[in-house]
Amino acid sequence: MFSQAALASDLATPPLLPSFKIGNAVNFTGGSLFASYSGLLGTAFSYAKDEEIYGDDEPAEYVYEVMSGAVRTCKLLDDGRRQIGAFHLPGDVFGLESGPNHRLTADAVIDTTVRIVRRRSLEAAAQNNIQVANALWALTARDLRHAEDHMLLLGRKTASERVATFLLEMDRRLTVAGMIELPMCRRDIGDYLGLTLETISRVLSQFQSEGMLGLSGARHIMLRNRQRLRGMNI
Amino acid sequence: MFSQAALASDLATPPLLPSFKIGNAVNFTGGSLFASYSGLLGTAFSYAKDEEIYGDDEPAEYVYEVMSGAVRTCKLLDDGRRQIGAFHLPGDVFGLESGPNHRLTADAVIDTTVRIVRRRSLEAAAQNNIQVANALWALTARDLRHAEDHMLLLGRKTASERVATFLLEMDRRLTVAGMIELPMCRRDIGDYLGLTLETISRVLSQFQSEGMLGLSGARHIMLRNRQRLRGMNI
DNA sequence: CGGGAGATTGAACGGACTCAAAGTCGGTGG
DNA sequence: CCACCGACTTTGAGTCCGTTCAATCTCCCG
Repeated sequence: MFSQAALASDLATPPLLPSFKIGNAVNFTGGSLFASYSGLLGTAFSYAKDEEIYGDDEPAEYVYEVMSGAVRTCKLLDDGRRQIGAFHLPGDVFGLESGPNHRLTADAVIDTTVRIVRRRSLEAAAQNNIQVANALWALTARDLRHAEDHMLLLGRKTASERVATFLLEMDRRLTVAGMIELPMCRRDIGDYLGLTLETISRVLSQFQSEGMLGLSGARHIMLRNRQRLRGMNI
Repeated sequence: MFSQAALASDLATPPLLPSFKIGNAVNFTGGSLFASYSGLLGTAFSYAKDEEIYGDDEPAEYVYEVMSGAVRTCKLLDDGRRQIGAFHLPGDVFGLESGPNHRLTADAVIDTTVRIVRRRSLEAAAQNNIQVANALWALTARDLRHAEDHMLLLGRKTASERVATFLLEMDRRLTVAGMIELPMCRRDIGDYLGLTLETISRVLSQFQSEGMLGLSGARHIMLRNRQRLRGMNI
């Protein structure tokens, strides 16, 4: 990561992001997925809001675990259309590939700190320890399950159903004190759900007017009727 | 598979499929993915058109390789909406899970023969041979890559782009003598692409009128302008 | 041949999009 | 501490792509 990020900002002058401090590397020794699976410790690393962590088709040299913040992994069409495949929140591992290259772009939704481990180190550990190998497989299988659920959403659910599913997912994954604090904007939600930002806004307003949720600011949501949301979630 | 299928048809009387001969088990010794990875031989097994191979949430006891025919794996909503996640064609492995249960329903698109291997056997082989473990991981990773591409299609592509992508995928996977011979009907294609069967038919007719392909019968397609299709594929 | 499932085509509808304007909020600097 | 700025959000109006509903057609298979 160090070498790649440095290379990118020093030589290649990334077109989208003018110049960012490439954080802040610190050895980190807390208990993580990585550590518990493989005995490996990661190095902490920080990215500013909207900074790219890795690009589509780049060699997959590192595996990442979100410590704080949020990451989106997405595919882009050259006319600007974007599909976000997943949001990665604190505790989530992302960027793990079985093949040589990344298949999606990853970037920080807000200021984010990750812990990185060399993919080679993980694979070396897997050679000697079948449990590590199983853990890597399980991580990929988990992503696949999410993708399968998301294909159903994108292919067959209505706008209201998509937003209901999204709210319940976020409720499960990042509720603190009964409140969802969204790290992402309406456009991100739209690109995740295959809708426009205006549609997201309209559906949330409708849900609020029907008493299904409370909005305080655009990013703070309190669910008031999970049962009805689950009914729309199908 | 034997016990489950027998159980299903003898005791539980599956509601959708009145009564099918549960084929025709034969030891098969040809070279397969299974054999080359693990030294295991599979048992051949046949399913009639539209017969269910396994159901959503069932224990994942077997792994399957298509020998002939075609299989669809899909998710269903209780009001009948369906999203097909993938078509599995001769040579493809499907039904491999890392967790305990299947996450999709699998059924035969047309009369189909598969080779099955106990999942326990594969996992036992993986315990002793890291290459088998890697092969299992690679199979799941391959499915994930397909799902990621398909999310982009379902979330962000137009009807014409979806059909173009589908045609190029089928061209790559099942063209014989320059001709695509589709095993699936228009409804299956629609449920794969997140569209209606009418839209599929309209787009194919439009492509034909523009000279991009030739149709002989609904199931035989000859691509006449792959370059333009690739342009729509993005 | 004839029956019937599957495919095509047409017409009208509607849900989500596009374009546009106004409103809100959080962050920054005076 | 408050005012302001700009990014983000909300809301409205009109449009359009894909759906729905319906009728006809094709072709595969007996």
